Amino acid sequence: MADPPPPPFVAAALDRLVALAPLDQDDRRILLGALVRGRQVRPRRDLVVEGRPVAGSMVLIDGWAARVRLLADGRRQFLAFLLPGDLIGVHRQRAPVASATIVTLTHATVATVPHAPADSALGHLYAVDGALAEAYLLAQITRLGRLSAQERISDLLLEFHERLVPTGLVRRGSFDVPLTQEMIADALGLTSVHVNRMLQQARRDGDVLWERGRVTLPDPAALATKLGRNPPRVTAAGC
Amino acid sequence: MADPPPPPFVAAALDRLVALAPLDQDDRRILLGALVRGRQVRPRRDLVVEGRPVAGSMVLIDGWAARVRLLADGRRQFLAFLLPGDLIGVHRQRAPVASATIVTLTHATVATVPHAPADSALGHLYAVDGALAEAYLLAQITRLGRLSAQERISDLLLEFHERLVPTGLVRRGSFDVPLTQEMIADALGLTSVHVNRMLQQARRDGDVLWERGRVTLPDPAALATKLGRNPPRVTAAGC
DNA sequence: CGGAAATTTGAGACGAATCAATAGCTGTGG
DNA sequence: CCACAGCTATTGATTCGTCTCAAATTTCCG
Repeated sequence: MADPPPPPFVAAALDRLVALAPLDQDDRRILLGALVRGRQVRPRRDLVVEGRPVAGSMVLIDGWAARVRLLADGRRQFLAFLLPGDLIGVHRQRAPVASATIVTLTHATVATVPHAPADSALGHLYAVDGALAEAYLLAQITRLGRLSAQERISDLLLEFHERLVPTGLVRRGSFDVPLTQEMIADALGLTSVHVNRMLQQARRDGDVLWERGRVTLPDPAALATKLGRNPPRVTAAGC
Repeated sequence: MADPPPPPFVAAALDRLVALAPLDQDDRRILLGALVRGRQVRPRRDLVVEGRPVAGSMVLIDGWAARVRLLADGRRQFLAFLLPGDLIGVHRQRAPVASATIVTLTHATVATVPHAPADSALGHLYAVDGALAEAYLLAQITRLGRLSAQERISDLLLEFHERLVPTGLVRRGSFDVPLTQEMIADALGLTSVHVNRMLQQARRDGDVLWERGRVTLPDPAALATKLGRNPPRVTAAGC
């Protein structure tokens, strides 16, 4: 009667996706069929290159990636981080050209996802993912424009927490963050030296623990209140 | 044979829109029919409110608006500026909720635009507008994260120039910018005092002239080269 | 013309960058 | 299993860019 349980390595991505929009059995089967055909990608590989035509849509199943922009003089800006279950290269316009490079930050698994008409359930899921991704871009702008270094770091970690919860990768406020302090710096418009100092202060304040790639937020809700942060909502229904 | 020329006050918006994607006579007529039904809006009026359901899609025909986010303690961040011909409130997901407030900065004219299927020419135009808007969000992130105050200002003015050219509102490097220095500051993560000082320096450097609401870039191409700036492209075809 | 808003100027304080050096960690090959 | 190379994290001293506060001036608008 019921479908067999999905292989464990796709669970995080699948859980995140189905939380975005309701899917019937057929759609879930289509999605799962795509997910189990993932391919491995090494760290630091470009999944999409700025200025080049976008081949098709993908989903990040495992590992982290980032949208990044490089300036002529070597400065680097991470525009957004991609976590398991995030979609890559979904576009509506014809002959789409990538507006930013997407690079894997860790060993990653990605799979191609099928094109879906806008009025289908899967199409709606893509739309919600796109709207959420945009909402996080807006959050990133606010972080960079109007938050202090201290606030930027806490806010970003809260975002990771918030986005990882639907994947099931958070255990009592703890989750893996496979980023160096330099990557955090390049996302937050800071230097790695300053990120290091601010992280130490956050630890002293009891807001954040970060040991060997694993972050713990002892009280995410309290931290969110302290920052005045509230999660983005993009539809009147769930999510 | 040919259609009558559009009323002059819609020309800027119409020109910008038709430059985004090819439209046949019927589509142009539909678009024009929407544009001539514009309504006037006073400055500082909310067109869309963050967290509230989005009614329908609109186009900004005349005047400027901005996507803005307000922090609990009064800090303000402009996320993006909306110029004549820019679309407002186009969403793909069902029951969309606004991810940011949109407020008029000047006296403005807006019109409702019809919903269009994703595979229609008008739908493609909406898609290209959406992709371009996202590309400008990415540009904003890079500005805030990795450019100096000086560079941010020049880069933003270059963006205005670039976006206004298709509207025909630029005459020999000159165009109206109905923004106060404080608004520029709230967009660029600076204070109005510092914006003032940096603008004076840009004037001394001969890069920018700004008098009584009108900006002149004596040599936009040279300034773009100096900053290493290149305009976003979102489709393999035009634009 | 008058009042409010916007711009301009100055002095000083503060946050974050820079430069530089050390220590820790990770993986690799001998 | 150890030694080494190359990142990554940490610390300190100093500089620089931008903010803050405050006041004067100019511009805009009714």
